[in-house]
Amino acid sequence: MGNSQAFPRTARVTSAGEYRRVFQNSQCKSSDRWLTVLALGNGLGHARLGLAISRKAEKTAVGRNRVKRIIRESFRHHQDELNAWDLVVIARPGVAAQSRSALQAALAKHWTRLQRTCVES
RNA sequence: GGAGUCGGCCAGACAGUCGCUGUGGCGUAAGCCAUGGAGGAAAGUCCGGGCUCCAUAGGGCAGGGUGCCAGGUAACGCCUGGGAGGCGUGAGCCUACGGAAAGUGCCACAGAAAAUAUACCGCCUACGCGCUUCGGCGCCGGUAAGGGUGAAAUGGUGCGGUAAGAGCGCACCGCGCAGCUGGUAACAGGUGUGGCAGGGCAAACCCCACCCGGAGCAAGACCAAAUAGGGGAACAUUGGCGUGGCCCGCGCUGUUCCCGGGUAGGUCGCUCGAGGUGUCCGGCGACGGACAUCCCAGAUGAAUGACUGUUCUCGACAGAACCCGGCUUAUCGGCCGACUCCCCUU
Repeated sequence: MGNSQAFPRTARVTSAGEYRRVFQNSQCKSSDRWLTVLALGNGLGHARLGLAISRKAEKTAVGRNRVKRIIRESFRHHQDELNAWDLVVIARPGVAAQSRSALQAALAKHWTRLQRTCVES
C-alpha cells in the first residue's frame, strides 16, 4: 500500500453488487443528523470507502462533489486507524449547508465510534 | 462630467506540501519521472444535425412543425442583410409579419343593431286633422348628417348638392384594380381607373407554401462465470399472429440444413473534430476559401481537491458523461471598443 495517506482505486467500493452487500448485511452503523456510516467486514486486510450521495440529499452537482471530496479527504487521513471494513457513507438533506470543518469533525467522530463499538467482524 | 444604446472579454493570482486521474517513458514489480486534466453557461433538454440500430423506410392518409423577402449553413424554430408596422429626442429597440371578396365558427357587458344587416333618440317632404300664420298632433314614406353604446358601428376632411340627407357629385387623403419605373425579391414611387367592394379574431377550425420514418451511447459491437430460455442460413408465402397512429407493404409462425448460448462482470464505442489559433483573399454582413501552425478532459460510484503562506478589486452562477450548431434561463464584480443625448469649459 505504500503511502498511508494515499487513496487508490483498491480502497474504494466499486461495483453495484458490493454496495448491495453492504446495504443488506451491514454489521455496524453510526449516524447523526447529516450522515450515516454503514460497515461490513471485507476480509481484504484494509478498509474501503463507498459514497451514497443522492440527488435528494443535495440538489446541485457542485454541492454533491463538495460533500464527496470532504468525506474522501477524511477517510484518506483516517484509514490507517480503521479495520478491514467496507464503509458506505450516506448523506441526508442539508449536508451541503454544513461547513467543511463541521463535517470533518463529525466524520472523525464516526470513525472512532465504529472503531470502538464494532471491533469484532 | 452625467445619463444611455450596442458589441466583445475576464471569471482571483503566485509558491510549497499531501492526494486523485488520462497519456508517454523507465522498471520483473511496488513504483518513479514528464506532461495534460470542467464552463460561459458544462445547466434547462426547447429546437437542429452527425453517429448507431430498427425494417428494404418506399407510396398514400393522418399527425406535427415553420410562416414578410433574400442570403448563410450539415441543418435549424438559429444567424446576417433588407422591407413593412410600432416605440424612443436620439444611438437604437420590438414584432407567430402568409390568407378573412374559399368555407365553418366565435365576438362578454353595453347598445336599435356585432354582420343575414338594421334604425332607439333624431332630421325632412307630401297627405289628413286642427288652425290667422308660425307651430302642434296623427300617418304613408325618405334618410343615416347629428346624439347615445362599445375595444370595434359600413371610408376621413372640406365644398357643392338636397325637403332633409347620402360617394349623390367634385378636390385631397385612404382603399381596390390595371399598366409603368426602381429593386433578385419583400416592397417602394408614380400614372390611369373604380365611387368604395364593406368590422375583428386564423397563438379558433381551416386554406396555401415548405419541411418532418422511429428510437436513442443504458444507441450499438465484442469477450465472457452462472443458468437452459434458443440462434443463424436457405426455401415457401395460402391461413393465423404481429408490426410506425392507419392502409399498401413488411416480419414471425411452417419445412430443410447448420450451431453451443450471452445474464453478472469486463473491453470497445470515447474523443482529431462541420476542431482551435494566426495571416491573406472574396463578401455590406452572417459566412466562405487558401496557406501556416497546434493537439486542447475523457472519468465509469464516477478524477481536477485539501492545507499553509503572500497578495488584490476578497471571488457570483455553477461540475463534462457520445459529439457538434443554436436558443433559453442563472450569474459577484470588473475591463475594452463604437455610438447617442444633456450640461460645462476652451
